[in-house]
Amino acid sequence: MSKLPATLTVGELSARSGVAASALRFYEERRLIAAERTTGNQRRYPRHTLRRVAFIRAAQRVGLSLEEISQALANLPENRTPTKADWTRVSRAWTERIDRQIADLEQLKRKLTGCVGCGCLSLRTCALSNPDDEQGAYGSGPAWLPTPEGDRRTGLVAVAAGRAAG
Amino acid sequence: MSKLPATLTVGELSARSGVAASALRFYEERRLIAAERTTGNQRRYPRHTLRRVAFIRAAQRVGLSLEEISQALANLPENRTPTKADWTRVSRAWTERIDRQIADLEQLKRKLTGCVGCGCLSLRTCALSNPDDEQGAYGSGPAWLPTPEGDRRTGLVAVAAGRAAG
DNA sequence: CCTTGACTTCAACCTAACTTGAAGTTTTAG
DNA sequence: CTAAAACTTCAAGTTAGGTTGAAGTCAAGG
Repeated sequence: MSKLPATLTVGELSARSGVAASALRFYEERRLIAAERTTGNQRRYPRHTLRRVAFIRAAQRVGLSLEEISQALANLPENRTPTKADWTRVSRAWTERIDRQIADLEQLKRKLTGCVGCGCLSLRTCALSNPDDEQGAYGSGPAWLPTPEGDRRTGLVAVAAGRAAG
Repeated sequence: MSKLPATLTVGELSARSGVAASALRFYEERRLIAAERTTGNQRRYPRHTLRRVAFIRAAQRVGLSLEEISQALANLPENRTPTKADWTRVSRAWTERIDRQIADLEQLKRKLTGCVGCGCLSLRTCALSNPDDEQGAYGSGPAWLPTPEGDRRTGLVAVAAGRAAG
């Protein structure tokens, strides 16, 4: 007589994870999670999906895209619960990533202080207004973030604060 | 006999600032910069626009949205070159902002370490997968960044790394 | 004067990560 | 059995910060 149902409906998973049902469907579409179906075609999530969703949200907070999270999940064991070793490995990578972000911000701060000293803010000369020291010609594409972290060449990270004014 | 032309064409401004002409037009549309027009309707930017563009790019690196930059620019003197005092004031605000971002990242890191210790990653219980400790019900809207900085209530910042794979 | 390169506007597209809504189906409580 | 709540799919919209392209106009050199 298990009190825990073997599977969860979207609504239940949503309620327990704090993630909107629409987002869960979106994750499924992107193959980050999967569900069985009832005869009536409704989703039933195995319970370990809860942990998987937690992983996704945590990874997002560290700054990973869903694409990257997808790959990270692929590196974790498919069906068994991740061991402490698995988790340690992942967390080391995440910590490094966070450290890189912090380092970048601190560099930016130093530049900012420097620019106050020199009172500059002149283009090309000023370190602050120049992403890396090379200007222009990012290549094409949307370039929708001001500073490309791009490939992990230099590792300057762009920080975007969302939801301007409610 | 001034060697410096009084105004710049878009092409010139683009070349000297490293910002694409299309972006400059976009900034103009958003009223971050302005241009006079020739009789033939072509843009001619006053030279101080160079500095203004530098300011915009620098502010973006600090993580301000164009909306916020617009307000910051409104706080700066309209037509005179900003004094060192102006610049110091701005830079202090920016530094604080960067510091907040760093603090947030460090908190995230601590949580990450903590989660390794406890091996958890359980929803709601795990600090890492929960943005602030309150879950769900962000309100409506696109919510396209996982963690809302929202109004400056708590100040948790979402870091987004762009341009997944070139 | 004429060609070429630089410029103009405007609309449509791009990314990421979702949300919203319409129209219809399933489950479940009573 | 029925009504309501919960679910289904699918298309279209949202945000920010631009880019791309078409179709046409301006400016400068020869």
